[in-house]
Amino acid sequence: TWTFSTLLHAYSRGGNMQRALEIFNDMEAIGVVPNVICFTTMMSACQRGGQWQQAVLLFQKMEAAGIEVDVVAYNAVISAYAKGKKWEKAWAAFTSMRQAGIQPNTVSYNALISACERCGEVERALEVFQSMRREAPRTFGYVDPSIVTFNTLISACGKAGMLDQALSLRDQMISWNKTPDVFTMAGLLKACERAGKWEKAVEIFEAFEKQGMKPNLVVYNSFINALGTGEQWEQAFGVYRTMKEKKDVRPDVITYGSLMYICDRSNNWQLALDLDKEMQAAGVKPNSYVFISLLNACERGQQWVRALEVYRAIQDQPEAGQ
RNA sequence: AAGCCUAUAAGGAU
Repeated sequence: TWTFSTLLHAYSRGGNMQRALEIFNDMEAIGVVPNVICFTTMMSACQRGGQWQQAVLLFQKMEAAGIEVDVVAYNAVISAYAKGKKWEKAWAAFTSMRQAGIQPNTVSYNALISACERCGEVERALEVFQSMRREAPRTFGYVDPSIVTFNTLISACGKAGMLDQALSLRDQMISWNKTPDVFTMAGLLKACERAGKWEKAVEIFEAFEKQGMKPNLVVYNSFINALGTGEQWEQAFGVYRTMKEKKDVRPDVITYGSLMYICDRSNNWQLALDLDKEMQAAGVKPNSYVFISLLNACERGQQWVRALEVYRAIQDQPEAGQ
């Protein structure tokens, strides 16, 4: 059983859900009975493969098989519902965990907060956080908010454009001795973007760097988006240039998608075509986000011939036609 | 600890 769960975990981490499923099925054929750990590992593999419903089915199968379901397994099913944006289901799973006499831990709360976050239910997420804080003193650290708790809440506020609330959570986080990280950064930048405060994004980004923290790819991309939404076209491209100079970050297809969208909105088809060349030179494969903004930029600039050329290039790039 | 939790882009449809 130990051998199988280790194998499953390896394939799960490698993103090979198919292979993990085969192994899981082989177990039963060989007569090895999967335990809770094998089941939760398999659930995790399904989630990585975007198959959250499969993960839920596995959980139900496990219960039906009379296997003792533990906290980690419950956490995995809450997380599966979070991935599927089913916060009510996640909530129900959290409740039934208690009814089964299992004490939720920090990860259980985080998974539930994440479900609310994905559904845009900020108030609900904050409510869950309140109960977490109420329960924390009685549980000897078992449900203490973690850095993930704060980051998830900040992200929820960010999506809703609740900048002040997001900043207040960052301060609370620091008072709990959690150091803001790149996830925190991305959430705060999103909050600035949604609140229409690009200046604040600049301020936060600079303060972050001044404290010796290294922005990663997602942080740079979020920063570009905050500037783009604020119509700070030049600055956004300035960030892109900075990225190219860094050794540890490389613009990706999301970076180019965001920048291409900026070209479109700023009515700059020439820049869009230049950017397209740069992207090719950088070896980044365009996707439909990039192509659509590029086509829109050509359309806006009434560059019909160029648009047709781009269109032909798409035909040669079949995997981008999602 | 063999398993669980967090962040980034466009148009269309819903």
